Parts: sequence; C-alpha cells; structure tokens
Amino acid sequence: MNETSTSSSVSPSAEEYLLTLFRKEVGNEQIGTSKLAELFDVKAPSVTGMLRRLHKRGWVTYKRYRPPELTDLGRSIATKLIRRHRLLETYLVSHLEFDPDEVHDEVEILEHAVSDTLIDRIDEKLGHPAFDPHGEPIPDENGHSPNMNLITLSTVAEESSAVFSRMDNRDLGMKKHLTSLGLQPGTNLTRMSSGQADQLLVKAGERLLKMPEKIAQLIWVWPDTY
Amino acid sequence: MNETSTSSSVSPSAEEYLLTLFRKEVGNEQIGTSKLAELFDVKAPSVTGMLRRLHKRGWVTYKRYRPPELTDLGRSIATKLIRRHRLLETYLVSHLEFDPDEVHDEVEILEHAVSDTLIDRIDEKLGHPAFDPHGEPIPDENGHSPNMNLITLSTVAEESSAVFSRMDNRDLGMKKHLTSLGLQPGTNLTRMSSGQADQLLVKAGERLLKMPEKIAQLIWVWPDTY
DNA sequence: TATTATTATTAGGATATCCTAACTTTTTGG
DNA sequence: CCAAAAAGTTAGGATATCCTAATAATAATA
Repeated sequence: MNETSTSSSVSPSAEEYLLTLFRKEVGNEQIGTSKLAELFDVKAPSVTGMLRRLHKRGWVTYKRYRPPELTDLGRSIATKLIRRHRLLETYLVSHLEFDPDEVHDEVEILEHAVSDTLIDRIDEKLGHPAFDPHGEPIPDENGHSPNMNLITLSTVAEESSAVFSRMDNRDLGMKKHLTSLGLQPGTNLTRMSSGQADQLLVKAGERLLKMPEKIAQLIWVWPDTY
Repeated sequence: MNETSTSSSVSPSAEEYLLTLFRKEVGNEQIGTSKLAELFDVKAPSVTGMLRRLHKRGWVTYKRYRPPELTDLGRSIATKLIRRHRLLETYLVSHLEFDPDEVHDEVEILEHAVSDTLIDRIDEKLGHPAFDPHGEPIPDENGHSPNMNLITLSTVAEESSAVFSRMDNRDLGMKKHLTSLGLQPGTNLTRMSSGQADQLLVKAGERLLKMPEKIAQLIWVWPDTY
C-alpha cells in the first residue's frame, strides 16, 4: 500500500487543506493563515497547527510567518484527490440526478471516505471520463490531466472536427440548453460549411445544429489535431 | 435538524459501536468489553472509554463492570444507521457490481459520510427496496421494518407458495450454491408434493429442484398468506 | 523610519480516539 | 466458598482537531 491509497486512514481536514492549497497554487493565488481560517470556518491558530502537521507529513514546506509551499508529494496527493473529487461529482450528477452546482458539499465529505476500488468502479461506469460536469479535466490514475489545448468552437475550421470540452459554466441557462441539444463534455463535434456569416452549422453526434457565432465563442473544444 | 440528521458531525467509531451493540441486541447475543475490543481491533480500555462516551450521549446505559444497554434513543439512531447501511449495500451491489459478500467494509466507512439527501436519492433509484442483497429488511424513513412473518421453507405446506427471504448467512458455501440455483432473496418458491420424506420438491421460478429437508430448514421464507 | 495595523504564532485547554501498565471486580471451578 | 483465571477499569500518555487569550513578527502608512 502506498502513502495515498487508503484515504480513510488520513484525516479529512488535512486533505481538505491540501486540496485548497493546491487549487490556490494552480490558480496562482496567494493564501495565508487567516484566509484559510476563514475558508474553513476555523480560528487562525488551528490553521497554524494544521500547517505544522502538513509539514510534518511532507505535504508542504512551512516556515513560520511564511506562506506554505506544496511539496511534490503534496501535489501528487492533491492530484489524486482532485481525481476522486471530479469523478464523484460526475457520478452524482449523471447517475443520481444531483445538480452540478450543488454536488460540491456532498463530494467534499465523500471524497475522503470512498475506497480506491469504489473510485475505479465509478470511473468504469462512467467510461473513464476526461472532464467533469463543470468541464474541468479529470486526472487519470497516474495523475495526468488530459492535455488541454482548447480553442473556441468559433475558431474551428469548416469541415473540421473537435471534442466538446467545456463551456462557460457561469451561465446555467445556456448550459442546460446546450445539454438538451446533446452538447456535453465529450461530445464529438464537426463544423460544417455554412453560407451564413454569424451562424455556424455544427454536427453534434447525429444531430445537425445551427448555432449563433456568439455562442460558439463560449464553447471550448479540444481540436482534432493529427 | 434533529440529532441524527448530519451523521458527519458524529464520530464514525461511536456509530460503529452503537451499530454493533444494536445488532447484538437484536440477535439476543451477549457482548462485553473484550468481545467489542476484539471486533474493533482495539484494546479493552478503549472500549471502556467509548462506552462511557456513548453513555454520555444517551445512546446506552452503562455501569462499570456491567454490560451496556441500549437506550430508546440509541435504538432509534441505530435503526437509521441500519437503513443507510442496507441501502448502500444494495446500491453498491446492484449499480456498481460489488460482490454482496465484499461490500461490507466499503459501506462501513461510507455510511458515516453520506448525507441524508444522497441516501434518499439512492433509495429512490432503487425503488424503495424492502430487503438488501443479503435478504435483510431495510427500515423505512420512520424506522419501521417490513413486517416479517418468516417461516422456514420446510414448514411450508405442499402446493403452497412463499417468497424467499433469507438464508443462514454464516454458511457461505451453501449460500453460493443456492444462489447458483437461482435462489435469492425475492425469488418466488412453490413447494410441490413429493413422495420422499426427507426430500422436498421446490419450484423456484421456472426451475424444479430437489432439496434435502435439512437445507429447507435453513431457508426462511415469507409465506403467501391470503 | 517609526508607529500603527495586520497577520501569524505560542501557550494552555478541551474532546475524541487510541495505547500500555497496573489494578479491581466478577466469574469459575475445584 | 475461596483462590485462580477472566474480564473490566483506572491512570497516565499520545495524536489530531479545535478554542481563547496573550504575544510576536511583518506590512503599511504617516
């Protein structure tokens, strides 16, 4: 058993802190003791204590009064947690009718309780998805994320194909609309030639859709590049 | 929010102890400190400590050197936990291809982490099942178990029908054997008349089986009583 | 740059869980 | 019915989390 296989052996809080630190690092955001305290609804000294413990576990480098830095180990563990998190979200949304915007809290607790076996089962059931319901990439078992060289659908050349990756997930209405048309992360799209300037002709699976240029600019795809 | 709605706010171990105590009570079995210690792979003093805490929470009545007694509150909480447990087992088996004999450990951890909402979703997905994969009854939201008036298959009258409910689940070999013959919780059985004394003739679904009296005594069925 | 304001840490406690070692009560059996 | 054996408890520690109050370091500003 490697250090990260049995997540139930590790305290949930510690993993949550790690995850937060990781997300902030990815987003190039600064985060200190008091911000963390606020996020976790905890008092500052608790954060200091946690940072010490994370340091002791080798997940972060920590020196008093300095912001914590993730170690490679920390990053690798966080990546596995991200994978669990996104797979669980995907599963709850697609198999248990959870609302994409409401799964987070449930998953935050679950991700520390499910076994690797269950995660693998879910991954299989879902067909090894590369993106979660929010369009975020799901790292594979080795921690590699799908290489994202995303472009908007509007920049795809006519007669070219691409894979739907993500859409602006701030506009729920549009999201639902697109989903109802069969446009979801993973859907294969082909842009057909169309006479009109501000209107695209897109083949999504079997369907042929007309789509305003404006919307195509909000849809990010993974280009088929051979 | 009632005392038991947010199980994540309560320590998993305490709930596990409660569950064990409840199961023993139901089975009319005695259980003391050292047996508990063995079950939880923990030393005796830890059990004493836990019993004190369970007492303080009002889940059990405890006096030193005496076996613990469940309180009504304890029983009611345990019943909810049993519901979670059995629904989760049922779900993992029917929707995620877990082996009925291997779900237990997974569920033991999960049952303390899932929200009531998720449990309700699962319950719906499963169509409000009354029995789990082991044939054990699943209490409803109010803690009521399906009324079970079980009798053994050997006491079913000839030419009468009954529904397979449960079998002695201590004998794994027999269980697998019966399962392979199509005998599972839920299967409809009809006892046919047979000339032999120590041998029953049983129709299970489409199949006609010969079954030693001995085995029929270990199979519990829900009689068809109109 | 010196002083104030902000941010972060220590000190000292609480709870839940677990442990070892030493002790007590209950049970059992001659 | 009394002495071992078995079962259970207390005492004293450990770790992970969290807290409050007091203190220290860094950052910001006049």
